Amino acid sequence: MPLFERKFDVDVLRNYRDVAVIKALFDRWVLPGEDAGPHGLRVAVRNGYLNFYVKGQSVAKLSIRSGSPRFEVHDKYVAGVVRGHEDESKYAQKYTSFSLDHGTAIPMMDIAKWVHAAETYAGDEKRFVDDLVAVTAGTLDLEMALPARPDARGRVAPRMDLVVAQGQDIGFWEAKCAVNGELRSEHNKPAAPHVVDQLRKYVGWMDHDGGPSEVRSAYSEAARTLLALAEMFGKTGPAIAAWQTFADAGDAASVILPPGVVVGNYCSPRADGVPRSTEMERYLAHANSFLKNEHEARLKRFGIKVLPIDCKPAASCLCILVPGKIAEVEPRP
DNA sequence: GGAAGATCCTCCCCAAACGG
DNA sequence: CCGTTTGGGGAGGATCTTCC
Repeated sequence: MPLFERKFDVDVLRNYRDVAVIKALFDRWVLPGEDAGPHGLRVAVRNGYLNFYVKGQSVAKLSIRSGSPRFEVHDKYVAGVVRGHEDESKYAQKYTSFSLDHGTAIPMMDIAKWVHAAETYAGDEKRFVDDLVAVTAGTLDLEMALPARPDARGRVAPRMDLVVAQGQDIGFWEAKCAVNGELRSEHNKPAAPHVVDQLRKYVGWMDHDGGPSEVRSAYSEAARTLLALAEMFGKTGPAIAAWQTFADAGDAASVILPPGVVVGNYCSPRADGVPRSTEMERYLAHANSFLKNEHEARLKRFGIKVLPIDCKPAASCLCILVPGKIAEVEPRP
């Protein structure tokens, strides 16, 4: 059995496509390549379940258990507790399950309440990722987590923010906000910025026999699943062609490494509409010092593609990644 | 013994404190 | 002002427990 898989039982879900809560959830689904607005959802295929995100924040997981759909939702969202509410900590790390068993009453589920509550917990980086998805029709996955290899110590799940079909191939992007210190380290010291180590873990995981081919076939299956779901719920848009091109490529697809780093030099608005001018000034200052203090130059010297984004993109902005290597030792000018 | 549930652990993001 | 450190919580795979 492969370590890394992407799959979901679409055929069982088909029997429930007209159930109100299922419809309500998928009504909010907005395919990559289109703006999701304040409360539109993205769908990611995981290993046996789907995850729904609003602005990159997980709203609900949908799995098939004993032949029926089952939701798992954070208690905060079920209760409609928004960020900053005094009861917030009471709900930490707690989840509720809802089953749509045959013959039993459909439990009370207020999807709008879940989504509105979850939106308030989305951080700036997750919002930035959703802005990228809105202009990247080939998006295959968000928050991709790699399973531990059997020989690895500890329970590890390193993550990459975006998985993108670029034509026939798969590219990976790590998104970071300009204010994130992981993009930086003092340029006259040997220690590389943390993000370099993060990318190295990814490349290291892939650098095993079967790694890239497992990832390729997992995402072929994810693309087929997304296409089937899109058809089932009547979704159209540029993602369909992008997914189809990738799915049709099959074994011809390549896994492109290393991942690129996309830097958000702005902060995306929240649904509450509160202006974020003080944060924006902070972002601007960091964007400037990122260049002035050679942090960008350092990442490039390591062989990493760095793509700064200065404001919410209106059109496709992620470039085609090409194969490369991360330098073991930073080449100094 | 296998599947489902519950809990654990690590990675990652974020904000605030800290120190040069 | 700039970069590092620290601690909390979400996400999700890993692992242990329960149950049939």
